Amino acid sequence: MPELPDVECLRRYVDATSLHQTIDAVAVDAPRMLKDTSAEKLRATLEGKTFRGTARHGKHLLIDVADGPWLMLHFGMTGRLDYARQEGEPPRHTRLEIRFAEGYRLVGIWQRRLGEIAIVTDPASFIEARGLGPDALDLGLDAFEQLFAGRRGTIKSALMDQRFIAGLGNVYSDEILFRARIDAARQARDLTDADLAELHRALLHVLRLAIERQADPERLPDSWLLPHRSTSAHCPRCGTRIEKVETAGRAGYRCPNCQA
DNA sequence: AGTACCACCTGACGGC
DNA sequence: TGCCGTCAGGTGGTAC
Repeated sequence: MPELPDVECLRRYVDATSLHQTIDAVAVDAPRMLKDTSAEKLRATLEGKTFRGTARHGKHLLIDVADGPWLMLHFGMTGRLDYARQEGEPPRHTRLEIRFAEGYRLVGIWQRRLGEIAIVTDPASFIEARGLGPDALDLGLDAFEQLFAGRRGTIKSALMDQRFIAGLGNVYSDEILFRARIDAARQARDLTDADLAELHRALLHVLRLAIERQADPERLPDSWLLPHRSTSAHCPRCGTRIEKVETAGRAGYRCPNCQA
């Protein structure tokens, strides 16, 4: 699930639970998820240190190691975190376990091993090296419009391109387009200033509200597309049957009546 | 430059 | 019950 709102919630979770405790053990059970590092290097980097803060850019969570580099986590399609006392077995699919001296542990759980664990120097150099676009929540309307000048391809592929804007995936890009009443298949270059303004408003509204509701699908308004992502569902605005549209092998959903 | 497709992983679900 | 294809909210590489 992890798109920007989910990762922002995970960031706040780490802030609320895992700062300022001495790390006394680190275990990794997914060598392929380690990017440019090794389990050994990760242990050497973290053990004996503390986390002192967090940052997020798009779907990437960055954790500041006091007197050290940053730990970067990417959650792929199924990643999440869990903080609890060290007792019993960690949850199924735990791939990363960080034990704190005070008796608690923070674990990373990835059912599928699609995700990433890395050590990076700092957020700015990481963003630069990855070529990530600006974080979706950092874009003012002017910057948003600037970004679209000369952009080719469909609006949906632009929204989902992490080098263009960081943070949106399949579900939230559909949600934003639904709110703005814009068809995902439209060419980005054909959007008018009014379309872009509407899209920008929808983007901020959807992301902010999703974060406020802890990115929990159960708590999102029924007026959103998200609870109706199925071809047996109907548009919460006009009742038209929701349509499934394949784009680049991904299943998108839209209301064929509302979105033009 | 954009798009299509495959690969990377694992599990759930529906059809036969 | 069991096997099999399909699908799931991500990303990167490659081939047009």
